[in-house]
Amino acid sequence: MKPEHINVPVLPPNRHLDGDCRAVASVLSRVGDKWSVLVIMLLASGPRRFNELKRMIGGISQRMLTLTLRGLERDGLVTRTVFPTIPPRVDYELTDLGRGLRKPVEELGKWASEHVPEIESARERFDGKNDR
Amino acid sequence: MKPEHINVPVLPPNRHLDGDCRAVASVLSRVGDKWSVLVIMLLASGPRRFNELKRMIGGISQRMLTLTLRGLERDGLVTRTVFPTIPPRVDYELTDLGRGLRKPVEELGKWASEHVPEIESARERFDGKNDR
DNA sequence: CAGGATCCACACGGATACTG
DNA sequence: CAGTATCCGTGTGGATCCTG
Repeated sequence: MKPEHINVPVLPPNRHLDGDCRAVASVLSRVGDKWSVLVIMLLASGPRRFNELKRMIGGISQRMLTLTLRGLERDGLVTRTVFPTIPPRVDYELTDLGRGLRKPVEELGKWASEHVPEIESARERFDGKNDR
Repeated sequence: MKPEHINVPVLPPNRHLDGDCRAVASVLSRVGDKWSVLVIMLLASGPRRFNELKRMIGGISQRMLTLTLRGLERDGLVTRTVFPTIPPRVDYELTDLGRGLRKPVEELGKWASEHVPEIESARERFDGKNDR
């Protein structure tokens, strides 16, 4: 019953690379999927309900939101709390582990937003040279 | 002729999220693919040749190495220098932009290697609960 | 040596319909 | 409301063969 979407690619054994590289790759493939970071950053401001997240993200299907949240929950980054009310209510919240991840992700985000222009112009130069 | 592998998912317009989130997502999907980080970290120690990288990584096909390097080159993170000798020789090297990315990636890597045990035990707990 | 070209499998992700 | 189930297209990545 393992969610389909959580398979962190297990790299083949390779003594040329130390374990750290694999750890990085593993975390990045969790965090680097299409939605996880957005969810993490949205949960940074406090617990959220399912449809609340769905509305905030806007472009996500409930299937993908479910899978993303399951993946994060499985990795211990997010908790899922069910209130047995009618209608049902489920809160998602970052764990301490998840909150710890926030900082390095934001670092990367800072770097990203500072360098998007450079990257985009690099892309245009590259594409201009290669399909014309 | 754009490489197939560089399509950063363009999220649908959404005024609930600021541009930073998208930038993060964009960079993460570049850096979060299966091989980019490993290549970046290997290039951190200096320029490398194609097959040298291939050997160091070990589990990668030349197809994927090519696509990964093209993607990084397209984004201006890596330079590709061809020496017109026989046999041919091509060096890949981080650009200043690429070297700048090294730091935040290593931050994330540090976080990763520090927390793999927690994550893995969280996974085991989760899987234990759900398929039994 | 450094790739380009092809073929193929499967994982990822979207849309829709249904449920407790 | 918060999901689950199903169907289905596409993207991602591996293997193999070929070339300047």
